[in-house]
Amino acid sequence: MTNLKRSTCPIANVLDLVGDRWSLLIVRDMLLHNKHRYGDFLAADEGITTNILADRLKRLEQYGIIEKTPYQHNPVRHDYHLTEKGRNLKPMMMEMVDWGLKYIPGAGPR
Amino acid sequence: MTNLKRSTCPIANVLDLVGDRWSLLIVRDMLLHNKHRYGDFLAADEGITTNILADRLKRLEQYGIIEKTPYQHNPVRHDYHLTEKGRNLKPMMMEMVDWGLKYIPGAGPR
DNA sequence: CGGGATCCGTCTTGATACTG
DNA sequence: CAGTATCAAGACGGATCCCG
Repeated sequence: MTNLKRSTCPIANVLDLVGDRWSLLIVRDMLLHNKHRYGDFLAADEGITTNILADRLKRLEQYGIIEKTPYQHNPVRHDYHLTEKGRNLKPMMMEMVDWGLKYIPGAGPR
Repeated sequence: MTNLKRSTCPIANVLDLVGDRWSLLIVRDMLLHNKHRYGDFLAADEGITTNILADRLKRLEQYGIIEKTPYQHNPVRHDYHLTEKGRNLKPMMMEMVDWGLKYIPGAGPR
């Protein structure tokens, strides 16, 4: 995954930020499943591994899609929350849900 | 990119099909730019390479998102078109455009 | 000549072990 | 339990080759 802008096309730009197999699943967990902690994301059905999760959280934060706030010190622990930018991914994700439910056999709630 | 279903979550399922940096750009070219031939896709701004393009066309066809029809024989040449399944990705892609235009500086038409 | 396959170096992914 | 280090396996990207 690159950080460079490939073009000025907004679709390409969006794919540069979240066009991988994991980022939007983390957003989904925060947006639809009220999950906000590292262990919550690790426990999702898809089984993301720790190195990928840590990397994606870092990237999403850099992109301004999520932000972290400490809820405990020594050792420090964070809650991860969507920013407004992140929350506004919801319409796009709901269209993904609609399309998936309609066209992918076996896709379904929970 | 894997072919396996990671879960029954429709968002994860969609990402399994088109959650990479190139597939949706090919769909975009067909859907919004009236491009239907191999060379058209190669000429897009983002500069996809031939091996990736050939692979993605194959996958999108397997997934029933596009289909190819010959427009010439000896040597055989194809037009690539979206199926109904592929065309119905439009609402999702329009949401991507809206979000990209709103939140990614420098994103813009053409 | 244009579609697309192949080869190869590099970067990314994903599993697992490890650290605080 | 959150996050890092390590390393093998695979995907990517570039160049070139092949075939009609």
